[in-house]
Amino acid sequence: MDVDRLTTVIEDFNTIFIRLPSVRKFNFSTLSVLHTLDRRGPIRLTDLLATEQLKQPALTSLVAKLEQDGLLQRRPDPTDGRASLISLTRSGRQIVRSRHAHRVAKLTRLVDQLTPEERAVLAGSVDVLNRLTELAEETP
Amino acid sequence: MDVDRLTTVIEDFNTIFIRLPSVRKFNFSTLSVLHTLDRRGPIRLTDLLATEQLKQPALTSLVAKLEQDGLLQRRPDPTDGRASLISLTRSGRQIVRSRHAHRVAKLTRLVDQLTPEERAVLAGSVDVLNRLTELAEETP
DNA sequence: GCACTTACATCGAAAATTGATATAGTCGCC
DNA sequence: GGCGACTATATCAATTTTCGATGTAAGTGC
Repeated sequence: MDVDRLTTVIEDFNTIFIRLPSVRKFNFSTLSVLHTLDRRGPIRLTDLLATEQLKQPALTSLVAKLEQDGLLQRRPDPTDGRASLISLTRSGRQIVRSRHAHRVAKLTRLVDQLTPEERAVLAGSVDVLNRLTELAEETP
Repeated sequence: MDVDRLTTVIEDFNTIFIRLPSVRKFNFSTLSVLHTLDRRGPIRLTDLLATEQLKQPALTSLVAKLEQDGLLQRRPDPTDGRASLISLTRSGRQIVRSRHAHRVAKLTRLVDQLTPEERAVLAGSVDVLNRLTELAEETP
């Protein structure tokens, strides 16, 4: 099992997977925040901070801007008066879904060109890839 | 073959694959430029522009800064007096390699926790993933 | 050798990000 | 039930990044 080569292949695959012909121009920080909110549901700013590569003031101002733009909403945390819970609005979720849909379309076009055997291999790897992600979340 | 789920799994995997505990603080644009230069060798600014999500003036100033910092070098293009060929210096390549090494180490720690069967599936998928990347480069 | 295009640079303004610091709520303890 | 330490988020000024508009100089076609 050549992990070095696996790493290289994923790195290279990502250069085509991540970049999308984007309708609206969001920077990387914004897209990452929207994605995290979509997965992690209502979350406090501090917890969101842990997954994003931003300092707290930058995240505060980004969240404020996205709230202005109606992509997310903040509700007071009922269990902690200092905090608020941030979650996507319908419109924010729409953006994440739309980007996802574009990726699915792009990937479908590629997968269609694979042989049936290759497709089977790829399909079989989905659970393993998912397992890797789970392990990463558990592993310190 | 559920491409939708494949897409989701890769998106989620990437949240742990991309982010690294970085020694030096480079932003996403910088890392992307360094990575592209490492793969695509000496390249003109305009061609580099195609893969990066920046406008030309931003890339010009980023390249100028990275040249100052000794991470890349510019040599005149012998075949075109207007252009110059940009390539990584040893020091620039060092950064890309170091980040790659961190990913390999991180991924190794995860792969070690898989069963032999899971590892075999993953190893088998490397070529297919690579094929997908090639197809993406060919596909318009 | 003259218009036209292409490759890159320059410049001022707008946006994003940061470090330092402030504010305000919470918790443990007596 | 109030004091001190801690935590969550906000604010502010300075820096960095990015952009749009435009310039310059080298190549290209006729």
